Amino acid sequence: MLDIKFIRDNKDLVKEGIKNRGQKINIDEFLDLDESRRKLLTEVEALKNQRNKANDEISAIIKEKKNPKEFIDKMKGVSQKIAELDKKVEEVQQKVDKIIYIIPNIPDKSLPIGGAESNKIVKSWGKNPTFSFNPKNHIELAEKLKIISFGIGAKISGSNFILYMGQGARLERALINFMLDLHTKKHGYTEIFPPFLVNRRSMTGTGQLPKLEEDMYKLKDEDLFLIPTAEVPVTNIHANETLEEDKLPVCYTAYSACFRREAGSYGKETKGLIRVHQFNKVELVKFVKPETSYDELEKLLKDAEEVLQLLNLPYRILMLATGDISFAAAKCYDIELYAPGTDAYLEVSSCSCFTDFQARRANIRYRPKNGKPEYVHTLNGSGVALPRLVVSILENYQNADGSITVPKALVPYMDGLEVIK
RNA sequence: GGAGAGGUCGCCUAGUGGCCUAGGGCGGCGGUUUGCUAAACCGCUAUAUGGGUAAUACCGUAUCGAGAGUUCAAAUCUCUCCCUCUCCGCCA
Repeated sequence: MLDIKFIRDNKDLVKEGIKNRGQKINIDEFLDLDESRRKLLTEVEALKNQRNKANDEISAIIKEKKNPKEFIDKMKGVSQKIAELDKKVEEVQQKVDKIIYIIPNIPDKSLPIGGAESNKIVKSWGKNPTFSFNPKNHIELAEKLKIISFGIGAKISGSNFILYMGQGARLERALINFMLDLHTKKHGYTEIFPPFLVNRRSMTGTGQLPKLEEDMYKLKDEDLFLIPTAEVPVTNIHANETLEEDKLPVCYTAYSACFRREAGSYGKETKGLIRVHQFNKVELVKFVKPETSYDELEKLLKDAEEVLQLLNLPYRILMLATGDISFAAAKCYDIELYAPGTDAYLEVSSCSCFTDFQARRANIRYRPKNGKPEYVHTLNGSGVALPRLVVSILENYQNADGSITVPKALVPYMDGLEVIK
């Protein structure tokens, strides 16, 4: 969330940010609420001061073994008034909170203004493959090779659940290990294996709640949610902590399964591996000093890109426009892999800088040398998401006979297997 | 799941209704002393928030795991919840 004082002092900037996102939130009304909150606070705090002083006097009277009845009777009324005002403050505070938790982050100045159509392609890498035959899509390829079953997934769980088997399951495991090794050994991230169920507080800390509750799987008997991304547990590792300055940046990479209800998104895009309820992902998360956050975003993007470069898959990078970035992000790059069988670019990674937006919610700070604690900046990005990566591998590395050449970098992770057939 | 013990300032700990404005120790920071180090001594030591200021200063308020209650007054009493530890049960 944004700092309420910042909103007060930068009203126009906040309004502009919301407008550029194509959203509508009445900031003036919000600030009026805030003003009445502060007025009430001043009032009730003056009364509390009076009460505290009276307490000292009552203590003194008791010590002198006199009867403080007169004072006590007087304070009864004051305490009652305090209780009433406290209640009012609480009510206003709740209204303020309700709004401040849904005010989005302010998009960085570098972003193109507009909706998804304004996203800017900032880089293309690799060459789209050419085939001497008609390339098949991943569904056809996977079913024929019996490495992924869409039908069995649907039978045991429901539509848009998938099951990997044989070399498909092996490929999935190989990719996870390959990516984790790259990020830990070469890029210096610390590996995390987080819980896949988290509490409401954690979901709120990273910004999924309260806005997106209907997109989450939620347990019926306990206030726990299945994580939609490892970002949630991993970012919350340091919730309510003050980190030492010389420990920054803190960089974590985590494998997790991710669970998304994807309510309301049906149709063409949901076929096959493109949009599923449960998928695997290797995530990158950073906690950094504020002045370094945009440089760190570029580095994080490079770390994710290297996965695709080592696998030799063609991709492009989009800088998302103000209307297309997520609620908590100030800046975001999407990496899209080309899939020749589907003939589409598929998003496999979103690398975002959240500035202090998540840190303020989750209360993650650091102590600058000789200074007061400040909020860190948080970043994260997929490094990368598996299903669409698999789509791209199958479709880019397919042969005329329907077999799949294993990308060189993966061969050691596949026990030396060079072709899936 | 059951029984017990706990959760107080960065860490350890004192505190069973008003002398708590949370005391002491450790650590940390600054100073005195000193050829240098150490020791000793002195001082400081959190966070949030409201007011105030050019900015400091300053003045309030809140915070003893979280929330609710009792009371003029709660770290302290009552209730609910969370977490940690020990033991028992169950179990991959």
